Amino acid sequence: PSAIESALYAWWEERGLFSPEASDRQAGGTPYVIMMPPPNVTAVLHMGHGLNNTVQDVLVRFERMRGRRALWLPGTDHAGIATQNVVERLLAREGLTRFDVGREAFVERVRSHVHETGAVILEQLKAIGSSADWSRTYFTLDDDLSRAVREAFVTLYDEGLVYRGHYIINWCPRCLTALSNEEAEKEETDGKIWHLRYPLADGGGHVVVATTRPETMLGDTAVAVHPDDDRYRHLVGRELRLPVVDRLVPVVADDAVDPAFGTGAVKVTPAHDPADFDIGRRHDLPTIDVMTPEARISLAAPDRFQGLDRFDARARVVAEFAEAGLLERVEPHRHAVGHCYRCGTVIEPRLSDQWFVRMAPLAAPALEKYRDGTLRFLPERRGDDYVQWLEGIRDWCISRQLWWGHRIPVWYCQAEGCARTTVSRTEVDACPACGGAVKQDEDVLDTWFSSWLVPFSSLGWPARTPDLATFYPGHTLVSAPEILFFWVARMIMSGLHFMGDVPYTHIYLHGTVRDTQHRKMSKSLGNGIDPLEVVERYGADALRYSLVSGMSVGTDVILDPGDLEGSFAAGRNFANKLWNAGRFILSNLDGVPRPLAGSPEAVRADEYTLADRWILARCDATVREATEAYERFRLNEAAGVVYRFLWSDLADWYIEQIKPRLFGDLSGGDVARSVALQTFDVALRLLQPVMPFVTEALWRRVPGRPADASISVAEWPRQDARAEDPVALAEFELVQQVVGAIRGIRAEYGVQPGQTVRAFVSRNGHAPSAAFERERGTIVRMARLSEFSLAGSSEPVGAHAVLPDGTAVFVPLGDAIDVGRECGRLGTEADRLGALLIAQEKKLANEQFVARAPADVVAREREKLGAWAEQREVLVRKRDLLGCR
RNA sequence: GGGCGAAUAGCUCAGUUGGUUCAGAGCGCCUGCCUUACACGCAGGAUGUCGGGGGUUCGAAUCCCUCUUCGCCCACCA
Repeated sequence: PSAIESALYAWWEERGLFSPEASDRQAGGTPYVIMMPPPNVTAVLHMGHGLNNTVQDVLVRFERMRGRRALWLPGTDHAGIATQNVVERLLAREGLTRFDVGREAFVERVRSHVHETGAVILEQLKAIGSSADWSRTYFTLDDDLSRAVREAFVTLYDEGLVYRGHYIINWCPRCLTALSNEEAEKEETDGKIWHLRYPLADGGGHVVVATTRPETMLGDTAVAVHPDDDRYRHLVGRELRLPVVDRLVPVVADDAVDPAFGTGAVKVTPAHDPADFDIGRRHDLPTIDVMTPEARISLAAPDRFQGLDRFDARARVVAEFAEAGLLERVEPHRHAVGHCYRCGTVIEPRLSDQWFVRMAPLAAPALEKYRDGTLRFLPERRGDDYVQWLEGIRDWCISRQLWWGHRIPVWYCQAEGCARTTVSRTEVDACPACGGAVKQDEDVLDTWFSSWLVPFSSLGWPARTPDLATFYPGHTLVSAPEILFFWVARMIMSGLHFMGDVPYTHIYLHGTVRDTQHRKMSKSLGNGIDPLEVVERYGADALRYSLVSGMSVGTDVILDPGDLEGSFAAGRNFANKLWNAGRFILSNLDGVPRPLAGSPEAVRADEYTLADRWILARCDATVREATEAYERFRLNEAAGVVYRFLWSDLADWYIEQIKPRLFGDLSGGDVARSVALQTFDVALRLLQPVMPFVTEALWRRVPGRPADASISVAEWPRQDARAEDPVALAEFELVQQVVGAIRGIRAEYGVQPGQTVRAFVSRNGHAPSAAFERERGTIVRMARLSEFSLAGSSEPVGAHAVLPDGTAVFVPLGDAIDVGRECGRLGTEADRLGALLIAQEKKLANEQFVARAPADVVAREREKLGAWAEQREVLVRKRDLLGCR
């Protein structure tokens, strides 16, 4: 593979085969568009990319051959937090932070880093054969896409759907930025719940509150109870003296409190908990922010706590409660804790000013498009996730306290007394109200705020470009399920809002690549497989085939990092088989073969042997089955269907069948060449989407092919109703069965491969099938016979077999036969059939069955009974002949 | 806590609306073969309570219930 793959890829690119125009054979028919999930600029290819892009490539190559204008649009994502973290780590090696180098210099630094590494992953995608239209590659921070981001932001602002608010958001104390709800990954964690006593200010007892984060009590400004809770009704309105901080806080009554949980009394920390924040607002409570952005204790807390890390502060608060005798008890408590999706740090809910998108109005039409059947999920059950998320959607926090990204297009007037905020598509130099100096918002937008626009921003929006008119909306979105909410669902919302239509109708969510212990492959676990190493060793085709054949719609792909060869043997072996079958057929061609139709010298129907008719019929069935499988996204099935045709039918039987015709003095060699080449050509084309390299290399070697022809844009094989030939299928199957039976006997009795045997077939009351005579040569050759007779035999000593249609097969083995053993073998077989017969008779005697089962099923069952009876009869007679007792 | 999915050969998985000899494929394993396309191959072979239990049906790997185990998504009960 390494000798041909990169050269072929270069040739495809050179020829511009991946542009939609190259495949347009339908003169302006509906284009087929897939948006590639843009990899992060700093990413290097892993198996997840391999799977994702293989699936997309298979689909786009399939549609390309079908003659649709096929566009697979690639790009890269600036990946705000991820990329900034990478460069910050590089700076850290020099002992610097981003604050040391300053915003402008830092952004420049990121930009040049990205410039160096940005294209690496795209080059790697080429190595696995990805046929994206690289001439259209975008980057989310390009000028065009930045314009789209501003357009979207300002439009939503004008519509009242973007607003600035003072709320509790998810804060990552390591990345020092706000995160959206989706970016805070909930993880079940074994923690503790502390029961703390808060004494009443006027003495006379205490209230016990339960908390999982004791350190936040430093910022408590109330204790809340349910208004109907009799245990606490008398305390509402009274004051408690907060231990440790020695502050008076009121007891308030609020419906949000669940009397059944914990003690029924909740400490209220409006600055550090979203629920508490709401309670605080309802009761006009002060907010005391006791933490710095780094999640250390702030100056708002007592001196001895200031500067302590939150978890150290937790221990100290608990210790002080214990010392004062106010720690009632500690219990283990399992609960979900948010973690930063980029660095894994525990999220701290934090009160701050952020920008939000109001999501409910955007979610409604997106839900409608699912309910009315416009959107189709594969697997279907993923639609449930989509609905559940949209129904419970909360506003999207889109501002990030980062430097790498699209700066928020909002300017604040700095002039005394002028509080004007300007939201603008273009740069603002002076306050439009007072002419005073302005300052742009320091924050950047969530990376996903640019990603959710790419189905149209990558095509030129907001400009009305020809590309936008042609390629929006697209058709399929192929994605990992992890980014269903981050990206896929949001694109649907933005598409509906800004373009008035969904960006795609089919959402294919593939599985995850895992190791044999079902752990997700990851760098940190060290259980990854490098796709490029696989390409280098076994070829991109082997990688692709192995991935595709090992998955069905939406299921995970399990690979063994400890057994690279085993994991990819299926693909490697098949690519090799294909190559060798191709070499055989092509090297035996003897010029351009006769056509099968459409010309005076075309092969006539009466020139076909049974085997020819059989392989043509099998080929036709394969076209039908493979096409249907691709259409239904059942890629493993499509690959499997062609695999079996090529290997089991074409290579194992047909190629073996035609050898005498090609080499010997048997006639019909020209027909065999034509049929072999034709069916092989069809198989190559059916396989091109999955194995583009080896199929291209072979296809181009066919004599008479124009020098610039490529299988990538060759016509998809058409099903030909005339090739349907159930008779040939059934008859050749008998040939296969008789060969199989004789081979079985040979193996059973240890007949040496070089030694020929004689074989006789006969049938009770009927003549043996004419197929045996038609393919006599095939049977003689493939079963290695010295004699093949349709007249039966009177010789008693030999091995017997019986075919499903009742044909008896007899192989006299002379002295080699062990009569006792053969009797045993026949007896076992007869007994097996006998048992089947009894069960079958019982079944047919069952009036319920005969009455209720469909007539065709009953008829079929009756036929089976007859066939088995005949088979058994033959065996019993053979036993008699052998003198078995 | 709410929702969803999976369990089939030693491993990874097919089995498409219940009905052909339906219990399968690939890898691995066993036996014999370097048969002039391919040993990454050829021929033959072994291996299963279709997770357990119950039910529906003339008939269940397939539909229903339940249990067990595993996985995924969602969740401001402190």
